[in-house]
Amino acid sequence: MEFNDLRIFQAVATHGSVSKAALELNYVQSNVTARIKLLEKELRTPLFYRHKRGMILNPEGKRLLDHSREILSKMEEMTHLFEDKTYPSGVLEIGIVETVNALPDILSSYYRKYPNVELSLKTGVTDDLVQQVLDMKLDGAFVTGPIRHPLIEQLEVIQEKLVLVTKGESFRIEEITEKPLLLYNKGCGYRERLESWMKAEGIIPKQIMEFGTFGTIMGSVAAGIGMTIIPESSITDLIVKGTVYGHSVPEPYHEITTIFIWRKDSYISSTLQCFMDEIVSLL
DNA sequence: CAGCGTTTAGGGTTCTCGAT
DNA sequence: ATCGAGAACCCTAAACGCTG
Repeated sequence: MEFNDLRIFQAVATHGSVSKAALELNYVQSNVTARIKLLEKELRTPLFYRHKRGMILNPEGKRLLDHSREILSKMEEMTHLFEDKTYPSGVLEIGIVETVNALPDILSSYYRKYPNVELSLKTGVTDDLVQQVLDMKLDGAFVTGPIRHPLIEQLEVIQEKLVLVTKGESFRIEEITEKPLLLYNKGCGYRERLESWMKAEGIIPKQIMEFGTFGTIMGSVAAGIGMTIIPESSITDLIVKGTVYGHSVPEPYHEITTIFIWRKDSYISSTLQCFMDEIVSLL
């Protein structure tokens, strides 16, 4: 049984006539007869009372009509779901490094416009997120750029100033050899930037302590355990309160670019396209 | 004769499956 | 992955019977 058989059946049932159904569906009348005959054969029951001037549904036909209406309406609903590019729906899986301050604006604006989309956010470090985009486990990700990979497409989201964060108001670069550095796990863009800086200065840090979350890093810095490097905008509140202090990082290590990446050869759904449009509109 | 449904033969398209 | 042959399917045109 095919969807088309149900369409033909419904047309005959509605018109009470094979000829009128054929006219409506742009078929020749004999074809409609054949389709109905096959349907009856498949269901092993007649569906119509035949009379001189047309056809009328019998009880079995009425039961089939109820079901076919339901099936065809679901089919139509499903077709519209994919046709309607202006109202995306479904799940959008986005990766993000923890310190993207533009994210709440992007998310709230996107939620308002497309409430049917279920956004799934996964935090991580740049290297892991890039790999998950390449493995198609994520639709896209906010990471620290630039990323040089032939399969990665990228969109610059924001440039931020990196600061070295300590508990004390004063800072000497030598302190890095005296106190631990509190950093995200390997693969983090900020950490790589700091490591390049240290290498250029010829400084070997006393100790590197790895943490998984922004909260624990900042809590530990505030407790005086060590220092970290982070975009200035993500700790503005803490600096204002005097909980921690931010110290300038010299060029060319002082700026970090957050980018949105996606896999070049993957299909861009309307859901993802609208998300990227939202990012661009808020830049 | 007009209007209806049914049957049959045949053409075009699509599907399946094995070979390469 | 691609190609080709055969099978299966879908559709049409034409002829037919039935009824008012």
